[in-house]
Amino acid sequence: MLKLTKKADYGLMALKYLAEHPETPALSAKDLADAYGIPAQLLAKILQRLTKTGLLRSHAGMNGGYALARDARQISAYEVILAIDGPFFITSCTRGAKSCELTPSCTIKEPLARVNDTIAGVLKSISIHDLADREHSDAAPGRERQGLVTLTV
Amino acid sequence: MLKLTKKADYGLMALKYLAEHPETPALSAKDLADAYGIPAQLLAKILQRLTKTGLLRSHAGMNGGYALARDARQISAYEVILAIDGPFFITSCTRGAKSCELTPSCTIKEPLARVNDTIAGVLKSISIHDLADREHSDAAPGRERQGLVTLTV
DNA sequence: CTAAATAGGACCGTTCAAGTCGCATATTCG
DNA sequence: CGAATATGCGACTTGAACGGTCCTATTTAG
Repeated sequence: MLKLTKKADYGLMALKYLAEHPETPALSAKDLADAYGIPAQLLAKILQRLTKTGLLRSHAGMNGGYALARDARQISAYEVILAIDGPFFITSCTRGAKSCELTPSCTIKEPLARVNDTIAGVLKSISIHDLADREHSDAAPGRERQGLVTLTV
Repeated sequence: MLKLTKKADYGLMALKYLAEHPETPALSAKDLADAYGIPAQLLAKILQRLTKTGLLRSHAGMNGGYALARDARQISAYEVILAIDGPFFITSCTRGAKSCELTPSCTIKEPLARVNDTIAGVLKSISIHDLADREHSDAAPGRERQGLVTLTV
């Protein structure tokens, strides 16, 4: 079905929320979970993962919690998804594996690998800041609503 | 993980194979399955589905089998995937559903819906013919290897 | 010390992809 | 006609992965 896992969704939502509240020093997993009605324990583990991969900074103890490790503009949706779901490939037989188990057969992979790269490219070019920024979601008032990205496949 | 199902892969492979053998009036599910080492019964059901959605023409009985219902150039990867896997959406909370169960919360969906549209756009612009045609896979000899698509997100 | 956090392992239930089996129907050929 | 070859279709099994919970250990502010 070509969809993101809920965990990745949750992770993106949490980072977006953090990006929208830069004033607070740190938000706990519970705070973030409550903000979106997400199971707290589940989100906690997601946040822990994001911390291990260096996208978040954590602080234990009272008044602890999580904060973005970098500027929201410097964190791409790609990184988040990768950290949570692991590497994704659109085709079963990836370009990584020398070749398909289905011997030379799968000549389909090359064209689809390009699609894969495209998707990755799009996700890499979208930052957490873009998610938080309303300018992109709703049509921008003054300036022309231009695309975030333009790419060639 | 954002990946295609094997069924969709199989379907694409089968269509590609058919596109590469336009001389034969029809190829049976078994023929196609053997060509790629795919479980025949499984491929059969996939082909049946593609037939129901009008991408293939089928013919029962001896010397029967499947053939492309249209020119390979007129069948997009998108149609194939849609027929096999059903509509896909990158986010759990799609734009289709009025709104997230997670109430207004999921403001993430709009930007990601755009990513979703991008992917759909790429897949729509890739035809079975493109998959079969080596020109696209390996760098084209004479002409510049240009992209299949250019789009803006 | 205690309450609020993170950190992380073990575990479980449900769903879904992948594949199999069996049977009905159509069609060609000897 | 009748056998062989196909499609068409539904039911079933199995295995993995996702989503989620629980429990425990550790850190840390007040």
